[in-house]
Amino acid sequence: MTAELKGRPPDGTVGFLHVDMDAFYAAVEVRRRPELRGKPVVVGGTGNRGVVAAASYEARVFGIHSAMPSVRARRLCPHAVFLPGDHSHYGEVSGRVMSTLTDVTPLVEPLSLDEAFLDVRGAARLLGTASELAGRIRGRILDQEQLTCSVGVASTKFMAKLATERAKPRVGPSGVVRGPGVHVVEAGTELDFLHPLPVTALFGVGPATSRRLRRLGVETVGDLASMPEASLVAALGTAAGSQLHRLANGIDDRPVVVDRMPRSISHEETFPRDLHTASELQAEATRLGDAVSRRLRASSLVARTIVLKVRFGDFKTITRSVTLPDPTDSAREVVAAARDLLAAIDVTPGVRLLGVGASGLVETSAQQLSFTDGTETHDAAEQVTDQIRDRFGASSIGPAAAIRGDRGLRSPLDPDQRWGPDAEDPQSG
DNA sequence: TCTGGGGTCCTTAGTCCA
DNA sequence: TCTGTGGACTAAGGACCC
Repeated sequence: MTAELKGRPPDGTVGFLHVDMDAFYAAVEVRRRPELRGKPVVVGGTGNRGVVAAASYEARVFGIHSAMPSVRARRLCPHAVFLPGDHSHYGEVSGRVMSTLTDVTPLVEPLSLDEAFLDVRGAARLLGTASELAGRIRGRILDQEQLTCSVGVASTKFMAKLATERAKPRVGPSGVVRGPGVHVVEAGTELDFLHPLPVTALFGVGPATSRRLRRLGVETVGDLASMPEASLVAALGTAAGSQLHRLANGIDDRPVVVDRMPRSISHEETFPRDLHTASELQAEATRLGDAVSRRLRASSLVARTIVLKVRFGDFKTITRSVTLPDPTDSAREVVAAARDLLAAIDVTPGVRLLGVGASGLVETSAQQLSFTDGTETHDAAEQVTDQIRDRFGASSIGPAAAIRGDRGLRSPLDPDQRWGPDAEDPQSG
């Protein structure tokens, strides 16, 4: 069941926390291998086509940051320790951290494996002020996991998230500088805190939006706040324009939402070399579609729409989708839809990345029963397949059509690739 | 120079239908 | 019967986040 539980919108009380683990994946790896402490550690990007998933602060001193192409990271710091990601392990650690947070309040909204919002206005009345709770949370996570985190405290979610940046360790000219760990934006000081920041600090302002804003003469959040909302809407569209206008003026009435239902589930993979033949790609589509359907069943969800994503060698990316007459979690149907979509695309220029996704999700219990399709035998077979995988691992069994002559059933395209559909415990949210 | 993987949300355009 | 309109839905792509 994924019934949503929502906190109240902000009421001006400084009662929202944003908890962010410091260099999470890298820190988890260092904890596993203490001999790495103090060294530049980079997680992800072990292949030639990868990017950095996380970098320790010692690696950041060399200019390495997440999302940087691994080739470049290796050039910047050849002696750094490059490690493949171990997503299932990070997921376990994250689960324990989240459970520590829910000991403080049930109103916890995980944003990713290493970040969460908390609404502690109720808890603060019983257990201490929000900033005292922030300090206690840091101490408890350090005790239990030997990992550090930074916490922002404010009267709204987005202000708390900005505050976290002030709490974090920094890289200075002489190396890593420890941060304060907790930063509080006191009530009434929000705009003083907010307005000097660059517009790119705001959630939703990336390279494209900041370029457009710069053309309007907007550099800081304060510049943005002084613009009429209508001008922003004209420049950026209705949703983005009015949202940014509100954020720039410190207005954010989004509550903390617990147990958000996922909107889509997908798997995609960049191949170590471009694939040019339909048969190789059909096998990959089968494998990815099978993995997506497996996750649908594991989450008790069915999907109405199947999406195929293709990135060509020149990085041009297209998506093709189909909406099914009835929502499904069947591997047979997901794979068939993906293969049909792929068959209509000319892949001879060479395909760099292939992805299969499912959207338009509804809970299985809410699915209308179909009396016409006679898929019971397939469904039973898929349930048995899931049980075998639960017991013997994700690669122990799979559709025959996913076998590519050169690689067998499992297709570890990058020998270091341990994320993605073949991982033992795909990310759940 | 080289650009992962898993997501969310928004915009635009086309189609269908009342 | 024809035309216009607006909403719902679908498809594709873009921007952004971690």
